[in-house]
Amino acid sequence: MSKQNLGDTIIRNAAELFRKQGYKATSIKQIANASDCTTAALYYYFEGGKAEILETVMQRMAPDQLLPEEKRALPDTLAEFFEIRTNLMKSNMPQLAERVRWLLMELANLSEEDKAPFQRQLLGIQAEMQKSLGAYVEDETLARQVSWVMFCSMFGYQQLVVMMGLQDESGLDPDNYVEAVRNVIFKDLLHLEKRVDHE
Amino acid sequence: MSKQNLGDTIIRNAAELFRKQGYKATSIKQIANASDCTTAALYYYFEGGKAEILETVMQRMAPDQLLPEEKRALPDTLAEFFEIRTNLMKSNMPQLAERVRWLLMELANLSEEDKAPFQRQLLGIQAEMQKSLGAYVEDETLARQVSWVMFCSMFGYQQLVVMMGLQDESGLDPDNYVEAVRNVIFKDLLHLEKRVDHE
DNA sequence: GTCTATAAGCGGATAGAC
DNA sequence: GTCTATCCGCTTATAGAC
Repeated sequence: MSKQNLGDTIIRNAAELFRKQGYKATSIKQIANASDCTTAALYYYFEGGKAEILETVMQRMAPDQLLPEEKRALPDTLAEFFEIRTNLMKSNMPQLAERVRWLLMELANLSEEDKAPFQRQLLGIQAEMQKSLGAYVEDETLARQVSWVMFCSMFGYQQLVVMMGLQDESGLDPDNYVEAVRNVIFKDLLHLEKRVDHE
Repeated sequence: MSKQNLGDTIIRNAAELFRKQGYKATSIKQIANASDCTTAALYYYFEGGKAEILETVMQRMAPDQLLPEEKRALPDTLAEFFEIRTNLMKSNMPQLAERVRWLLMELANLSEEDKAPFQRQLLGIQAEMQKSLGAYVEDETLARQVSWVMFCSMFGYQQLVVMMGLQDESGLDPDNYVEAVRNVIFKDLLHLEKRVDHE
């Protein structure tokens, strides 16, 4: 938590600047100023310059640790499951939305190869959701469809409403939206209990 | 359709470059090259330079004419309505997703005042959808919730799946996704017919 | 209207002092 | 390890010729 070494400080500051302004719009001078050093010092820690700084930041911005292990347990009813997962989302909301927005922005400039790990992580989130839903929902196709619509819908809410600033005008705060999702997507499923049939 | 005046050509080319690379990453030299003129010529048409070019492009990128007037008619059943609207979305898909992504990118750098017209347009799209749904769905709250979840979900699909390149890996093409939305969000509503009670 | 030429400055990057 | 000094290239922007 303390100052740590300069290399770490550089990455933390770069991450914030990249997130706020984008990679291209951030100069190494800005990163140096924020880190209380000169641009030359950046090159001591990151020979590859700005590009290597981005690479390092990318690794820390990865969306893989989005869901803490202890939160992946499956409660007895889908209603509880829905509660836990949406609360997790709500509590991470502004920061999560910002990170996701940044990823969406910068991914466009990456090669297919560099994109791949991020894509795999995103697909992993959906897969985990689908698998969890499968513990309650018998119909596999339905579990898949619900998980995707849920995933896209939450992603859309974050970017469209939160990041584009529609929240105030629409009065659609996270609680309202989760309520809408519960009512529209999950209404017929919430009574379902955990299945123990196979496995 | 023809060459028109240079000012128009500049804006069209700038719009394409901004959309592909972002505002900051596009130089006026690139715009000039694409428009077969020099940077000095840009300043003849846009004294304000790059910033004024952006302003002009912004006006043309506005999402207000997204839904042609003739498509706003309400068919007899919600099933038909769903069909027409989702087909419209599918047929516009790659271009629409790109424009929306650009808007999301650049909006972050705008002042609250400059953002306002875009926000109003987006809210208008949702409002129109809610109003249309209201012609079939009696419960006003439900119409509102469905329209928002639908809007966010479609937005999310565009950006998450289409723009972030998850389509191939997930096998979730637009047809699949619309099918999922139909099954998950609209399943209990599709039998509804147009109400003529009030009005 | 559109060009050439050029000013002024910022960006990324490096060499060498300490 | 970190700084000063500096290089080069590119960008925005303008003045003045045609």
